[in-house]
Amino acid sequence: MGLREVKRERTRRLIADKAFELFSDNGFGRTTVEQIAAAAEVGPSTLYRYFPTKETLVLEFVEDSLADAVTWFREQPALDLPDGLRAVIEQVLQQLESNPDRVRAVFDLAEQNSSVSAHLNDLIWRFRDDLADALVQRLRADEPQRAEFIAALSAGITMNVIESVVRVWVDHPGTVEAQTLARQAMHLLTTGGLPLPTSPTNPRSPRQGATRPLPH
Amino acid sequence: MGLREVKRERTRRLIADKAFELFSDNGFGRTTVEQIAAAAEVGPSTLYRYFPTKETLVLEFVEDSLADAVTWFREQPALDLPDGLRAVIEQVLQQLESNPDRVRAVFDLAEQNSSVSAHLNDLIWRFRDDLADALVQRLRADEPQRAEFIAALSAGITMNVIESVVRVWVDHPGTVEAQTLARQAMHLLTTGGLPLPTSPTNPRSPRQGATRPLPH
DNA sequence: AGAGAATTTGGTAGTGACTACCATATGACT
DNA sequence: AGTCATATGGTAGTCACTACCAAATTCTCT
Repeated sequence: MGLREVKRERTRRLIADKAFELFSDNGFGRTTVEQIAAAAEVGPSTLYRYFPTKETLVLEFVEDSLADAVTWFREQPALDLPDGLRAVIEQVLQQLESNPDRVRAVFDLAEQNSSVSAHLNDLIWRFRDDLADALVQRLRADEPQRAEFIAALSAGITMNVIESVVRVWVDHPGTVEAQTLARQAMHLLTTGGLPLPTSPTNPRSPRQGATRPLPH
Repeated sequence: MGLREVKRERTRRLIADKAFELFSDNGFGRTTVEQIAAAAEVGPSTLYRYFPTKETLVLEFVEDSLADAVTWFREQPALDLPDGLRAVIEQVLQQLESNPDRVRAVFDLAEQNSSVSAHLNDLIWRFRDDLADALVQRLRADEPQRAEFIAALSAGITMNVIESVVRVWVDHPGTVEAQTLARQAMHLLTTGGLPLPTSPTNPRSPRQGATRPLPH
């Protein structure tokens, strides 16, 4: 790796760090790109070359965590699907837990600014799309449309577990382990412990009513 | 309802319709707000009073469809949860099917423009949040954190069914019924027909491997 | 080491979304 | 008709982001 790439990585990180600093101090909306560029001692053009939008400054870390897990999943054709999906969840959570301050900062910013929130949610959906794509290639392809449908649902549920776990995890700092929550979620999923929409043509599937106690 | 409100509704609809026209003809990015305002024969200030951002011009219809369903759900405390969630899905799909052209246009625009896509996905998550909030009030509250978690997962799965169904439905126009797809999805969910992430502490739950055929 | 190629950088001049503000016009009510 | 509340249109400005160019920096090859 030449000096060129080293410097590139350095300035990229410098810009992102300064951006987080300013966002935390003054809020996302009250920080201009010029201020960030000035703080990082680069020109605005340079900043835009690294980060195409102001939001990517905030979200790159989360995006990478998600993308890495999908990439890893694609490289594990031997693993069966349920274990693979569990591993994806664990990997993403592990990545996020490795930098809890930044994750919390991201969610704070998303709560304050609707554009950040929008791009964060967009990014999570793209993760779902990527994971679904990886899943399709692992499903029997004799009914492609059905396979796509199943892949979308399975990937969506996986995404949901991650999102719900992370939400609780950032809302209750220190009191819960993300991995523990994830395991609880998977247990609920596989044991029918969740109230799910039921098809009327499927007369007697296990159902919970409003008056039933929460499953243990 | 006085003349004032009639006019308000009329201009609001006029602006949104002209916007869709221009977006379809020239694309989202190549249409300026001033052009839309001019086409609707109002000043830009007026347009911004009705639609705070350019994206809301596109997404209001979908947003309303989702919000209406949640509102309806809140008003049905007698219905048990699985039936209620199914009804929510059916209502949203029915709303969207009532205006297929617009739905398709929305998804086209979302595919072309990343900001539209971001706001669309954001809106879907807000639906999940609202539905989860409604669900929490229907779950036993002696363990609030657990109830919130379960509500988030259930609402998330409901959201997923809707999203996956709509995706297939817009991608294969005319060949599938949205309601049929939804029923298939619910059947898959309640019969364990989907590959789901499994918890390792839950040793023998039904699982599908990569080599297992797709469930029927 | 040094010349030349490739790439990175910073600056300039825009466009267009969006805000704050004010003066005018229009429907509502007595 | 007159007064009040609200809706409208216009002006001026901020800021994210783009296109483009000239200068600086790093890489490559001899």
